[in-house]
Amino acid sequence: MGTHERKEREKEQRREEIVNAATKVFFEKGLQNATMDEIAEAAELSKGTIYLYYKSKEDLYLAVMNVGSTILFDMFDNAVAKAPSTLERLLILADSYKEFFAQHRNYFRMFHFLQNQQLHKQVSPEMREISQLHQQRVWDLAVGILRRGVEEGLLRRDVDPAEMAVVLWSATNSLLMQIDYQYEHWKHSLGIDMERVLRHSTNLLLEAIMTEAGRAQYRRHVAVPVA
Amino acid sequence: MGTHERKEREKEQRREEIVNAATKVFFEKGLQNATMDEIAEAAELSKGTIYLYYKSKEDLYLAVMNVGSTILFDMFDNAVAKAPSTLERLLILADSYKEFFAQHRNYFRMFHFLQNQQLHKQVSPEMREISQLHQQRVWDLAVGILRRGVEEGLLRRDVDPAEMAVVLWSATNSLLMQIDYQYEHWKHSLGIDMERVLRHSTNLLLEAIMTEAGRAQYRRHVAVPVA
Amino acid sequence: MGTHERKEREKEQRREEIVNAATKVFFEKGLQNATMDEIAEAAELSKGTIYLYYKSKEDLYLAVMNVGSTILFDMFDNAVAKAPSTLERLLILADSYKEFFAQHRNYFRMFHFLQNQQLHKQVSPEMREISQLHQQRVWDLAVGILRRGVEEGLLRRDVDPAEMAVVLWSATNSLLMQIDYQYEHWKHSLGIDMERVLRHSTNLLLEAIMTEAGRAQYRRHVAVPVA
Amino acid sequence: MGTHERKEREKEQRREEIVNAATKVFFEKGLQNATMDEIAEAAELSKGTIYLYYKSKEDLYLAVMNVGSTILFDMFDNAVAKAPSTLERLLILADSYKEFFAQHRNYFRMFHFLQNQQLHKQVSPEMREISQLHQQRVWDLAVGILRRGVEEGLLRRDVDPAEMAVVLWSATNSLLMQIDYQYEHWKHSLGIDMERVLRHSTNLLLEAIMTEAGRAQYRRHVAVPVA
DNA sequence: AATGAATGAGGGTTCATTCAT
DNA sequence: AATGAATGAACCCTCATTCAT
Repeated sequence: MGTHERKEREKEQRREEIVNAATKVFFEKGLQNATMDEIAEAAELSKGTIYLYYKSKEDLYLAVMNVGSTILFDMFDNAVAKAPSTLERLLILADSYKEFFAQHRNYFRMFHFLQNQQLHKQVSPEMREISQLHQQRVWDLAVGILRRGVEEGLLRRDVDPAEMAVVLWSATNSLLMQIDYQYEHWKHSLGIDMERVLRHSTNLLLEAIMTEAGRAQYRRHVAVPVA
Repeated sequence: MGTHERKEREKEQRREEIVNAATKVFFEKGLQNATMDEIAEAAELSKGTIYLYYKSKEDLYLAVMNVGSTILFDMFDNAVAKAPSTLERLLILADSYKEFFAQHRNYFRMFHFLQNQQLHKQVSPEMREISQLHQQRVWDLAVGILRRGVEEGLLRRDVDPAEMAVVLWSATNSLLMQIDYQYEHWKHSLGIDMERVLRHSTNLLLEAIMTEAGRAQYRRHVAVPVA
Repeated sequence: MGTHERKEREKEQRREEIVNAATKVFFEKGLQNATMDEIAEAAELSKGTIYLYYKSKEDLYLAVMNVGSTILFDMFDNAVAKAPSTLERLLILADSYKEFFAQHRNYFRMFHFLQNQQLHKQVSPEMREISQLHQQRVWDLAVGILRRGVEEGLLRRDVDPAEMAVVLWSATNSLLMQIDYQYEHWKHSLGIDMERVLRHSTNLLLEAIMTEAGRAQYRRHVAVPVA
Repeated sequence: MGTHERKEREKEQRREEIVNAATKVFFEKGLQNATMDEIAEAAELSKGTIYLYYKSKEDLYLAVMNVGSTILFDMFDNAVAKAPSTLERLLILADSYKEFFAQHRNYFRMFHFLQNQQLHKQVSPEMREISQLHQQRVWDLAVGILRRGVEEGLLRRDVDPAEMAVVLWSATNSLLMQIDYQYEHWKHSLGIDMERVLRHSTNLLLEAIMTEAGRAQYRRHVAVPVA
């Protein structure tokens, strides 16, 4: 019946409202300092109702993160769709990640906050599953492009596309994290401009995984030499 | 007289006992989940006594981290002392970090846990100072070697040694963190051996920052091709 | 519906139960020495529940005091209602305060304990407000009668009714406090019967603020000469 | 021997140093918030040593109060010595108390703080004794003057001098306490100038206990009419 | 006499989660 | 479905006092 469907729709909508409220609170306070009371109040629902839709605070946290993952995926997807060549797709992917960092800093932080926490005990298996699917999707997109780059002879045959993805993502991530919360430290204590470092790091790694042909095409795109 | 000295020694020893007890508890539970009660019990002292030696839980946490920093520095220092050439010193430094990761995983985790936390509010200024000195010492050692590498023509003149250090450390760190808490995930979901990725990443980056001369010398040392 | 009203009633009842439990504990131990554990136990509720109804220990303390204020107001109000003339209302007011002291010694103590404490830091603004209203109500009643006395020519035109109230209340209070906690001291060390002193003090002050007409009427009521 | 005497002197001096340090700390923090650690540090002695000279924190508090009592007595004594007549001695006594309030507010507060506390459990019997002697001395002085006033026909025969003292002291005290911590409240909420009230209260009571002869003499001294 | 290290009981407040309605 | 009252365990830090040296 339509009744059933309407119910389902309303239920889904309610889930979204809760996530939106939680997003606001988690962004402001962080996982530890946010309280279910605050979230319930922000959602204009009772605390009990929140638990009807999400099994725990940590589940809710992951739900918020999944929104972030979706945003990131969409940014990637849109960007890639626009780029005419594999090389450009590759480059625009890297840019998109920096863009995501710039535009959605709070989601970026959530991703990495969770990495260093051993608090995954309260997460329900279902939510963990969903969360991993979201991440997988992003991952597949990136690896796909790299694989294509190898096939087209832009990237080295002797390096596995997935490994390349890990290396690139990993280095970029790490530097973005530093930029996020210790930009001033690097700047003032050591005189290092981390944004410059990030550009260099990306260049170094890209060139390192490229073939001669790839590098040639690459340099036609970017006029910026390594230093 | 000796009386005073003995007292001092005993006091220092007591501080150590407390740090040891705290180390055990923090390793098991993490900063948040460790309680001062547990630490006091592990130290076989009253809770009040702990506060006689350390001003807060966070101070105590930093004290534990300083032990880790010292271990890392000593490993670096010993390693570097053994290496006959700048290139070897550079290589052995990277190896030492991996060794530190392998041997002292818990300290490694503490370092990165603290990065994503802005909970340093209860830290006493003295302890913060000491802690920074420990970190600085390690950093200076690494940058010193890179600088030497540039001077000797092994490393590119156009890249700042401190920046090189950031890039290398950052990429390595990021991968080690993945290895630490998601090794199995990469292995089984994606078939990626992260330790291999780490080796490749290191190689890629090292070669990327080297001069031709450096690379030549480097390849004589490592027989392992990039893939 | 009735459901909502019943809930409200139960909630109000619960608040009362808590105040009653708190009253018992605060009377026995005082603000400092009473613990929320004791209060919770006395109320047969969990500590968390107490905080659901009162925001802090100090709020709860004020809630108890407000009961005291209400009792005092009601005593005043009843007494005044019975008295046929302004003079009698004035006299019965003074008697009522002594009666309050005799019957509700513990509340009396609370009032004066709070005066010497500047510990109102944890008090919620709402509770502070309510508390002040309670006190104001009592005050207005007393000043109203004195004002009436002036208007009727019983009390001196040259003394402000509010000031009279302060003087009378202040002197009475001070002596009652002495009676409360040092009656025996005055009795045995100095042979002074403080209750007699209080009667004299009241007489002296009343006569001092009266007009001739007032004094004449007054003496017709009290047969007790000053000594 | 001189040795013994010197020791005694040193001991007494040490006691004084400790009281001075405690005075400073108690004035700043109050009884509850002052800690023995602070006092020991202020005295430049170890905490253990403090306990060698005073049995408890509360004993020390009383020791500080005794200094206050002595100051008050000396002020009274000096003032009385200067006054040529009994009436003037009586008036100057009242002024001296206000002066004490003005100059030594902290001691004044201590006196009244202790009244409302049931914390006398830790006070040693000896200290309690000493403390009472100090208060007694002040009291005897005041009552002596009043008695003299009765003998000289200034004050009413039908009122006991000790009772008069209680009434006067009690009323004054009570108003001073209000001035101390609620001056602004009376001023702004009710438009009452408590210092004016205090003057009036004193006048009213003095006149009330005087004979005709006394009042005549009194009015020659003060030109200030009751309102 | 003097020290100061050690104690250990305490205490107000928070909050994720549950469950009767 | 929705509520929101109730729970109760948890937790860091304090401090007067003692006592071995």
